[in-house]
Amino acid sequence: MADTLTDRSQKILEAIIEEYIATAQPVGSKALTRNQGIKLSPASVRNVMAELEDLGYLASPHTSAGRIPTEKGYRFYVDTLLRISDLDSQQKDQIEVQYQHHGLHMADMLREASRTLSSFSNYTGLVMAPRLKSTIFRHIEFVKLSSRLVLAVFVTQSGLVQNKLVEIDEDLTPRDLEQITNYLNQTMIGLSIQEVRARVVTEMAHEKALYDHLLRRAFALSSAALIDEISGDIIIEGTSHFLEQPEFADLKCMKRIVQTFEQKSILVDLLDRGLESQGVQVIIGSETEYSELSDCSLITAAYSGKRGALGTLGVIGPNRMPYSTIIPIVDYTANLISRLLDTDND
Amino acid sequence: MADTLTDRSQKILEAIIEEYIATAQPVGSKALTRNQGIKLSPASVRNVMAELEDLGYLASPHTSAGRIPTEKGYRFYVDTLLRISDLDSQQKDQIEVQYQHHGLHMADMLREASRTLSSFSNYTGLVMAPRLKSTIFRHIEFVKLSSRLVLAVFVTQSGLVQNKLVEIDEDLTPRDLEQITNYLNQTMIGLSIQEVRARVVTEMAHEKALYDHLLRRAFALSSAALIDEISGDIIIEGTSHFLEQPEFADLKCMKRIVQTFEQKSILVDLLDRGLESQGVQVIIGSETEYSELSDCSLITAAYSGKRGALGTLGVIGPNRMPYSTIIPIVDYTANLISRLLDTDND
DNA sequence: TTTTAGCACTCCCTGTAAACGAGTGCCAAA
DNA sequence: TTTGGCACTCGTTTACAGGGAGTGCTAAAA
Repeated sequence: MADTLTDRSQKILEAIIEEYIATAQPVGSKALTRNQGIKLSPASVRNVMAELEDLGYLASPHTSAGRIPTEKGYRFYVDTLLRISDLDSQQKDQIEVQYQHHGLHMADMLREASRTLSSFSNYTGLVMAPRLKSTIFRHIEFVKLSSRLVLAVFVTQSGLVQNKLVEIDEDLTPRDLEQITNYLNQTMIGLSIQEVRARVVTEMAHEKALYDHLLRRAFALSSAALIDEISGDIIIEGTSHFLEQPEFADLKCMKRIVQTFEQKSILVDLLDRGLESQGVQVIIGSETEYSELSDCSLITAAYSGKRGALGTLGVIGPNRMPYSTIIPIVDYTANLISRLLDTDND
Repeated sequence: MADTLTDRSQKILEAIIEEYIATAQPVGSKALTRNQGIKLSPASVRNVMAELEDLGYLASPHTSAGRIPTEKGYRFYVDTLLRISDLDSQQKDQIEVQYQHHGLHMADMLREASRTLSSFSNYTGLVMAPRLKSTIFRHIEFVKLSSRLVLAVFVTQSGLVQNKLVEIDEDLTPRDLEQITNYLNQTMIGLSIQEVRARVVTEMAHEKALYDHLLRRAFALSSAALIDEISGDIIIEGTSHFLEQPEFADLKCMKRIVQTFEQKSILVDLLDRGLESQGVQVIIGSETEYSELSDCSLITAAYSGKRGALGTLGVIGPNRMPYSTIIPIVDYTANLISRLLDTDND
C-alpha cells in the first residue's frame, strides 16, 4: 500500500483529529466541511476518509457514525502533522510563579511540579522522583540512635535527602562514627551513589583481611546503608481529571485505570523509559504495552541535574489529548525543574 | 416525640440497616420478612417502618420504593445497636503479617497501614502521619551543605526522621556546628518538639544580649529549623474502592469526592478530630461538616507512641458501610501500629 | 389492643416500536 | 477529479404500555 499520504489527505486527517480532540465525538464529513477550513464537498471528504480508514489511520465505531482516529492516526499526527509552538511568556510566568514558595525542598518542588502539570494540562500529572542510585553523593552522616541502631542520612548533590536505618552488629562509639563519617565524606564526594556502592563493594572484597579496623567498619556500615535503594517514588496529582473524560465514563474501565495508578509500578516503568531520552516523548495507547492503559497516552520528558538525567515527569490522559498544548507544558516544566535543581544547591 | 424505641422497632431498624448495607437497595417490608429473622407479617413491619420514618430514622426515596436509613438511623445503629466483635486471631495474623517486611521505616509502615486498611475493609484507607510538634525530640544533626545552607535532621523518639534546609546569615565552621549540635542534643532530649520550640523562644527572649555567642547561634539555628512544621502528611490508599460503590455511580458526585481527597486538607481536619480521643470514632455524613463529604462516613482511631497520641488512621467510605466488620479492623490496626512504634526503636 | 389480610394506588423500570437524524457508499453527472 | 443525489444503515430519542415492588389504609382476625 502506498503509505505516503497526499497533502490533501494529511490536511483532512489533521482536521479530523483536531476536531475529535476538541469534541470527543466521531467526526463526519459534513461537520468537517462546516467547521474546519476544508474547501471540499462532503462527498470528496468522504472518499478521502474511506481511504484513510483503509490505511488504518481512522476507524468507524459503526456504519453510520463518523470516524475516529486510530492509534496509528494519533502517532502520525504527533510525528509529522503536529507543529509545536513555544509557550507564550505569560504562560511561562504563570507556571514559574508556582515554584516561588518552594525554594529549597526538593520533595515539595516535585510535588508542585506534578500539581502544576495537572492543573495546566487538565489531565493527570506524573513526576518520578530521582532514583537514589543516579544521584551524586554529597554528604553522609550517621546518627546513633541506640546501641544497635544507626540512622544514615545521605545528601545528594541535587539536595535530595534520604535516610535509612541500619542495624549494626557491634557497638560503635560516637568517635568511631565520626571518623567513619569523615572518611566516607572525603573519599566519596562527587561520585554517584551507584559508583559509591560499587567502590565500597570492591574495596571490601580486595582488602578482605583489612588491617584497618575502622575502615572495615566504615565499609560495612555504608554497604548496609546503601544496600537497597529506594524504589523510585512517583507523585501523581489530579487523578480526578480522568473522571471528566467522556471516554472513561464506563466505571469498569475507569476503575481499572485508577487501580493501575494506585499500584504505581506500571507508571514507574513507563516513566523510566523516558529517562535516557532527550526532549519530549509521547507514548500512545498500546505502545505502553500494558492492556490496562491501552486507552491512555503519556507525554513525558526527563529532567536532569548537573550530571545527567535524574527523573522523568509528564502527563497521562486519554489518547484523545490536545498534544499541541500539552507537549510544550511538559517540555517547559522539565526544563524549569532542571534549572531549579541546578541553581538551588551550590 | 417519644424518642425511645421499643425493642421490636430497634430489631426492625437494625434488620433494615443491615439489609441495606448488604444490598444497597431500598428495603421493603416483604424483603425483610423473607430474608431476615423477622417473625411478623409485612403489614406489621410496615407500621413500624412508617413510625421509624416519622421519627427520622428512615427515609423513602419515593412512594413505592423501600426505606433507606437516614444519618440519624446510622448514628443510632452505630451508637446502640451495633455489637462489635473482636477480630478472630486468624484475621489478626493476616493483618500483622503485612508489617513483617517493614521492620524499621516508619514511613513505609504507615503506608502499609493505609494499604492494609484499604484492602481488608474494601474501602479507602487513611493514615495521618505524626505531626512533628507532637513527637518527642531525640536527636538533631546539622549538615553543612554550602556556606549559607545547612541541613537540619531531626530524629524523634518514635523513629520519624524529618529534615529541613535552613539558610543562615553567617558562616559557621563545622566545629561550631558540632558544638551547637552537642549542646542541643544534651539539653533538649526527651522534650516534645513543641516544648523544644517554646524553650528556644523563651531562652532567646530572656537572654537577649546573650554573652555566649555560640549559644545565641544555636538558638537561632534551631529556631529557624523548627519554625514551620511539616503539615501533617496524609496517606490515602485505595481510592479506587469508591468506584465500586453504587451510591457514587454518578460521575459528578464521584469527582467531587476524589477532588476532596486530592486536596487533602479536609481529610487532615477530619482525622485531626480523632487525635485526642480514645478508641474508635465514627463520623457519619454531614457530621463531617463538609458538604463534599455529606455522603461519606469515616471510621477513625488514634495511634500513639510512648507519650501520647501521634496520629490518626482510619477508613472512609459511603455512609452505607459494614461498620461491624470495619470498626474492629481500624481498632486493631491502630493498636498494632502503636505497638510497633513502641517496640521498634528503643 | 395488636396483628394480619386485602386492596387500591403510586411510581419506577423495562421492553417495544416508531420516528429521527447523522453519516456512509456508490453512481452518475458536471 | 469533484460534486450532488439517493438509498441504506444504525444508533438515539421518544412515547407508551405492562409488570413489579412497595405503600397506606381499612377492616377482619387473634
